Amino acid sequence: MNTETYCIAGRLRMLARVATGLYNDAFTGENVTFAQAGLLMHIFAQPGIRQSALSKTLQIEKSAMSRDVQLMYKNGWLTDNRRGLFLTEEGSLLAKRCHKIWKELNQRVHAELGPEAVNGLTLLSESLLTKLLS
Amino acid sequence: MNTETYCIAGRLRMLARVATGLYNDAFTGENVTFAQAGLLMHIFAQPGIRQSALSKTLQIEKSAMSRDVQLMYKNGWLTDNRRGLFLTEEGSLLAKRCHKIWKELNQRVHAELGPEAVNGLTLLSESLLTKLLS
DNA sequence: TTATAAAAGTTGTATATACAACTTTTTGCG
DNA sequence: CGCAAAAAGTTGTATATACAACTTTTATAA
Repeated sequence: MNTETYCIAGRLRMLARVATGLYNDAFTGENVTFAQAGLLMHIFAQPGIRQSALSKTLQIEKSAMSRDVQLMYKNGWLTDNRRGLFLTEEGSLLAKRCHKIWKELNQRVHAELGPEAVNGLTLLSESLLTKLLS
Repeated sequence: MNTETYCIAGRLRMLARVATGLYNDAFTGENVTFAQAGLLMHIFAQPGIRQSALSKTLQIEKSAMSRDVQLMYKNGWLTDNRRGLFLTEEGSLLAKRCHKIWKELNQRVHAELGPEAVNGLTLLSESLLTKLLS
């Protein structure tokens, strides 16, 4: 691969599509997408976290986050009328089940990719986030 | 980062969002998204390519590709009534301008990330595509 | 304490994406 | 050739995402 043909953004987008498909498959039994499962797990780990904080951490635009959260609320996973995000009992139980699924899958993926590839992602990640993040 | 907190798919999705934003910015002057610019450049490089081929190469689902192509057609960038995808004159000129923008940006990004990070992406990419692509 | 600036969140609009189900086109074979 | 199977492409429906403009909430300074 040379500079001419190797597009950083294009490659990252493709890998994200592939990984998303793989992780989505793991959650079909729970009827959640990986994106939703991820948010559930974040809120489970940090109850009361604000949309703005998740937005910054995950680099998701605030309006996109707003809609993700609205959907989770509609699904009965979030409580109402509170400053910050809190899971309902149902949301909490689902988050725990998702975490179990995620942990097993993610460990398997780490193992299959191998330490070099995983380390490659770490290197890229650090470089990209420190140097290119406005 | 340890296995517990380091989600491969989550990280890839975040990096893809960041990179997409960066590349999108470069194309606002041409009023195209990076995704559209990428397709334009692929079709410019391979006139007559089929949706199915792009779909496989880029790992984009065929229905998503169908809609991307419809949009490009509506924008006047694709000819009609032909087997395979062909750019109109307008599409072709736009593709050339996009390629110039892309080349400069992508070189700058390669330089800013540094060879280690770029190589990290290559390693990850090869591992992920060979081992996890169904 | 209150006016206002800043931050957070929402809504309108549009693209990007996927899955399932369906239609159309292509291809192989008898 | 002409049919049947496979491949390609489309459409319905839903989520994920972004930008711009707007509203609401929060924080700060006089």
